[in-house]
Amino acid sequence: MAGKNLVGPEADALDLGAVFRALADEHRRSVIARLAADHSDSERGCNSFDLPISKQTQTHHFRVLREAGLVDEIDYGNRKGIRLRRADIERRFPGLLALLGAEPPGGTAPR
Amino acid sequence: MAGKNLVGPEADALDLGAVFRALADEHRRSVIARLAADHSDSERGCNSFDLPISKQTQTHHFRVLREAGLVDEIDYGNRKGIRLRRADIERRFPGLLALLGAEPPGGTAPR
DNA sequence: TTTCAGGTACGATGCAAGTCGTACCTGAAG
DNA sequence: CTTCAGGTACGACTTGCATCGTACCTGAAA
Repeated sequence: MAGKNLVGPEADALDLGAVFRALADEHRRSVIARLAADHSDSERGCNSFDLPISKQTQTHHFRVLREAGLVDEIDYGNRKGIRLRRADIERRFPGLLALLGAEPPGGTAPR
Repeated sequence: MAGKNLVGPEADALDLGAVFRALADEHRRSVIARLAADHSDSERGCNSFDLPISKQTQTHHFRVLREAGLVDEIDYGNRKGIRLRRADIERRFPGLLALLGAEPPGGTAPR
């Protein structure tokens, strides 16, 4: 019931390469951009992003985001929530999240 | 003798996805980090970075950096120079270059 | 002109990554 | 218990990408 918090890297261990690799994908970047735009930093359901990809692929992307240290994932068994690790990101890479707002809302048109 | 300036995207056309993809690679990130650390922004020889990779691969990486809009490449025929597009980058993605300094000098150990 | 070092072009290779199909698990609601 | 939707595990496929080998180009210097 409580939900298990899946493990990610410590705040000090955030790797810029992994972060850039995670944010290089349009889908993952749009997720982080939307989380960053909501300053309440509340937990959010994993299927509330309307990503135009299959469930399995979404699982993959959320895992990459967690392993890069950008989000916490909370596992409730039959559903899952994620929360932006804003404080950790801002401490280690100040200004990074603000950059995501420099993109048009819909993101760059896919090739 | 003058050197031809190879083409890259306009300042307004810088794409965050392409930039993140370019900076996801350790070698390219180390090049940009070193350029960003030198505030004189002078032109620099392409083989002054001591990258532990072949000539052909270096050609590839510098092309990626240019196509992402991060550097200008000046072709002199039998040698080449690059220059950081600091103003364009700062205008479009303020604070991005500062993030590269948040990494230890040697960068993360290569896999 | 010949030599030479820096750079490019093209192709091949190996590996990482995005995507999905099938099967299965999990907890909540009937 | 049964049903059902959200999520995962595993595997396959495809694409992208970092890397290098071979061959060639370019300009400077001997």
